[in-house]
Amino acid sequence: MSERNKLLIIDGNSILNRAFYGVRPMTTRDGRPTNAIYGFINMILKQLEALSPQAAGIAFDLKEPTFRHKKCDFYKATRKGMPDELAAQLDGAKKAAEYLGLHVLSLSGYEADDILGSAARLAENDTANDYDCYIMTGDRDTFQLIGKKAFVLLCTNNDTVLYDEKKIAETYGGLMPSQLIDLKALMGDSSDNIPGVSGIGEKTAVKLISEFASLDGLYENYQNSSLSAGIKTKLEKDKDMAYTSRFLAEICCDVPLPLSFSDLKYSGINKSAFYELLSSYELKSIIKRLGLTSGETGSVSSVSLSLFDEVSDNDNGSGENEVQIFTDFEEKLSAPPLSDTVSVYPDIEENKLYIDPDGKTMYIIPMTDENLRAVFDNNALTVIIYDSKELFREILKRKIDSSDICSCAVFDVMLAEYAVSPSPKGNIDDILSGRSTAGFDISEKTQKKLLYARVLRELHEELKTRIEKENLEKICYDIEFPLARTLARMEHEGFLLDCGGIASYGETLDARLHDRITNIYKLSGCDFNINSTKQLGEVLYGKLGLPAFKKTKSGFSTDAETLEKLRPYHPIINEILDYRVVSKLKSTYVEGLLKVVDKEDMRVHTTFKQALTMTGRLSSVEPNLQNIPIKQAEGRELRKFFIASPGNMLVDADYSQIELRILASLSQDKNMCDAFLSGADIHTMTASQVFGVPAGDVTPEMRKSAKAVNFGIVYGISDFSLAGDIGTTRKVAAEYIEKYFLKYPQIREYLDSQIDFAVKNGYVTTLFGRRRYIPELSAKNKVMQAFGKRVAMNSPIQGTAADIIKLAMIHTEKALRRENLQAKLILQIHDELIVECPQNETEKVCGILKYEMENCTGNLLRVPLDVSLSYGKNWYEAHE
DNA sequence: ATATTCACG
DNA sequence: ACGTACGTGAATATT
Repeated sequence: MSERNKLLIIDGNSILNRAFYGVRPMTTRDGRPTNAIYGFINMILKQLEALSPQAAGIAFDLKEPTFRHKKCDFYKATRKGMPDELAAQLDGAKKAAEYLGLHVLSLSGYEADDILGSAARLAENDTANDYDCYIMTGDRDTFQLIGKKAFVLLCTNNDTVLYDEKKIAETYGGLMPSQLIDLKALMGDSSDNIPGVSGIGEKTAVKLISEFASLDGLYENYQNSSLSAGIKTKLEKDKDMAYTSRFLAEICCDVPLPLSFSDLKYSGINKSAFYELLSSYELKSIIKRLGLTSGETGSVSSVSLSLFDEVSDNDNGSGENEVQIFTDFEEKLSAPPLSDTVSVYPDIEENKLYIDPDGKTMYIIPMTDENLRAVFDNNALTVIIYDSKELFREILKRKIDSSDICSCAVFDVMLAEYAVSPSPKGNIDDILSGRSTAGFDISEKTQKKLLYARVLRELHEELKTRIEKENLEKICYDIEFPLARTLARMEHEGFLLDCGGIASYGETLDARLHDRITNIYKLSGCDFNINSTKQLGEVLYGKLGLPAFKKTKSGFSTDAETLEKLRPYHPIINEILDYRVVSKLKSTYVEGLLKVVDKEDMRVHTTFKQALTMTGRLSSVEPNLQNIPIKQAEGRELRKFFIASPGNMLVDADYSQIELRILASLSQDKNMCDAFLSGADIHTMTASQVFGVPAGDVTPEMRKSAKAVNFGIVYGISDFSLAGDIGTTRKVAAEYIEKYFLKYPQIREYLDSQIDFAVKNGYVTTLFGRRRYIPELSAKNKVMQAFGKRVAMNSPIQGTAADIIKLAMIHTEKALRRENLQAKLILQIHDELIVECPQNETEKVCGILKYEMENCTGNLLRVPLDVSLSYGKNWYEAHE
């Protein structure tokens, strides 16, 4: 078996740029910056080691204009020159590349990309030498060069991903690499200032190119196609620009440069020269890593061995036996004996289950429906797993069992880790990286996964004892573990969207957006990017000379609150504020949602992050369904497109003032508890207490202020912020707070007690024992300390509310099944649950939601919980 | 990658 | 004297 020949060709400027922004600043003792060179060398060494190429080159851009600039004056016109610290490292990087053994290439009138393209073309054509070309770069422009024998190694800061034709098809909706040129012709590229067709983004562009195959195909046929009138108009208007953009986007693959496989032959590092260079930049760690010394001459043709020198310090040889054990397993792939506790690492990509049944042996079995059932539908078994929700979703997708997901007990290591120390979890490698992996060669994929299963087993033991010791049983066993099943079902179910409705709503937004843009350009007297806060600031505070009230780190603030103050000064402000509202709706919601609907069922399937927030709340991503607009009438319209499927109904259940009720209960404040027990309106009651008037005499303004105070208390109030919130002076705000605490004295005592507890113990807890550690309290910085105090006051409240609704979700789902209803829980928004059900189940579902949500805490609280219900055919109607 | 802005509870 | 509510995610521009 002979390995194929390889040519490594590197995009020098791109890699250097990545290195510069990715590596923290470093300098030599006399102050010369070296971070980019350092990162640059490390990245290249890594690829040289991984590939062992027979030929290698590196291409750099020159400063002179290229044939693209000559044809188009706006090409890369918005590009800034490189920062001085980077420019100062350019020559050093080129030298380093040379001494690394790379052939350094540049050509006047062409860009580095064109040289890469020509090298790739060479690989495709040079049948005599028959080699593969690997393009190493940090940007995606070169994807168009990918072919049967040309690949892209895309380097981001942490890792490198190989792109071939298959990967491109997966990433770009089935397109071939060469079609990416036409794609860019339509969608443009802001970083190169390639305009494309205005109003067409990636989504539409992919659709058009896959439908019409090419830009030419599109322009020949679009008039008679079924495309919307809006898109046709846009295409017609910018036809010339589309073709100009295509010209700019296409990489030239036949530069006039003598390139051949033998010319680029790689013959290793020039040791002595490289040593001198590294010394002059004081990059000792690289010298050490390569084992270079001052006296050496000649070259190293392979860097693979020496690269592991640093790691080998940790390897005291003790791990070798275990590595051998692992390699044995792959051979005996029978079904494992299922003892009472097994740890499992499911690899959904490869369709395999890695199982450790006893801490001694390990098995890899195919993830068939049968095997899944054998392991997970086994009520005698406890399964240790990391991120059980993902596996539950996979089982639901396969429709293995319609009634229940599985009968085994589950110990989810991710959730247990989160309960024990609530900082973001989700990547199993993070857990592994903290473990003793010395001696394991985890670069082998299979061994790594076997190691996961083994480590999960060990972690289970540790976590079990910590859970007991820290009283986290309720959080883990009663809340988080069972909740993972419920969340998996909710994600699987999804929320039905009226995509046509959203799209036409988007078009009305487009028209309005166009109007605003025209007016803004007219009123300011110039065209600029309104989305750029920097450019907007220059126009408002520079050109138009408006008063600047607020600063940000890097300039003057242009947020809505600031602009609001500027409204009387200039008519442009109105337009900008409206532009902001509309463009937010268009890009985040209209385009954002359409981007993620599942074309199979027209539903959006969010992913709930169950191990992320510091307080115990869930978060929702791709899409985030927890921030769909409601406060403003215009945005609220969007909720009309979140619909029940035909014959179904949406039922929406909200806790009213759950956080204040929790505060009342935890503090046992007599007055506030009485208020809730009597069923009165809490904000009116507070207003009456704070302003000293009978409840009947409370004005709407008084109630509004009282409401703000109530909210503020929950957040760990300050007079300054309260004043800002309700628009009064700091002094008046301070008086409100003072009066508030006079009327609700136990609340002050309670909040203070939480701070004391946190200072003493380093953490606070919720009603159910969930912890949040607060290291900020021991910080020297006073601002940090103040933040820590607010966290100590807020987290038990927000966290208890999170615990309660989680419990309610588990109970609600159980009740819906018990009653044999088809109703499905589909969404949670912190204090709100949404169920979709057949219309005839509506009444029963309302009853279940109200009962389970109000009673899930048993007698743990001193005040009642109150849930308000409503229902409708869409979310707008269902949320009164 | 970080900053700014703005959507939600 | 100083900076200010708690908890999130997405889009966009800039470094």
